[in-house]
Amino acid sequence: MPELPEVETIKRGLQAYLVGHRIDAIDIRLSKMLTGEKDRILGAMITAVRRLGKGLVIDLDNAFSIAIHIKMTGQLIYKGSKVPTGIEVSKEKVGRLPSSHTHLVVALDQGAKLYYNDFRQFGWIKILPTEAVADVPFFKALGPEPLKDLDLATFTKIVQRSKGPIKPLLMDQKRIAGIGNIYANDGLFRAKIDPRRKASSLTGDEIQRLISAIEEVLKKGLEAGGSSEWSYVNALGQTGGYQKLFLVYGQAGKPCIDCGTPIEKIQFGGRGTFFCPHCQF
DNA sequence: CCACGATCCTGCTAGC
DNA sequence: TGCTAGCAGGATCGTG
Repeated sequence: MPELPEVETIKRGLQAYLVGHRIDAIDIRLSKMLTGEKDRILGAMITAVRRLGKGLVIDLDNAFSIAIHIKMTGQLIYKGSKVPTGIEVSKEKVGRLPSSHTHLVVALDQGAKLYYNDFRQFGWIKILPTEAVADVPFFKALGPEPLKDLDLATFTKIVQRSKGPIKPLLMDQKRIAGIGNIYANDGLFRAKIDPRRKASSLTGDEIQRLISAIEEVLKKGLEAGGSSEWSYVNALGQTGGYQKLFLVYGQAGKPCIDCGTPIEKIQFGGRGTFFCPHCQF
């Protein structure tokens, strides 16, 4: 499930390869994925790629933008002459392009293409004026960005104001942007906090540990180029490596890396929740 | 207003 | 072996 590190990795790739390209044509293969008029962006040049939480925005030179949320299984893959030689898309995660899961193909100049794949079809793509991007409900409601504008004072306020448990709070995009199930689980483990703890019961020391732990796991995820446990690949179709570094996510029954106690998996807040029953309390 | 469940979707897997 | 039920889950919508 793409979260901040995965989407940021995609963003950096798209920024490097898409900027300067002109949009020549758009092939919509599954119409429900896209809203807005595709004609508005034909002939426009890509000027920037931004990430807002787990969302992406491709800005154009005609005051229009393409806003994208890849949700669980979306992939954005660039193919073109800018790709360094020897780099190939993952056969396992992507395969031949376009595939039966390719819902949008953007034809760029110089024969380059941008493919949108999404086998679960949960994602969305919106064509809209750049100035309207901030009013998209998902973007408008986003909380502060970790690694950017989430300082200890802000985080403390968010945690202490909350009535519910800490893990769903971390995953609530309205309160903190970009964190999903993987990095919430691993961050809570790193901070040695039980995911079921009432957020407002955390001590100042625990809040401090938690923000540091979240920053640490997000940075580790970024360094590893994201986690490809599921269908995530970067903008060139390559897998990431953080799935090899999971602390507790997906590790049910395996020994805790700190104490050896088997990692437990429970359903909590409607999500698979992994923790060490000995280290986290 | 908040908490919680259902919903969207399909590939994989556990279990009979 | 072959089928199916269940699971994975981000964000949104509806219900209590």
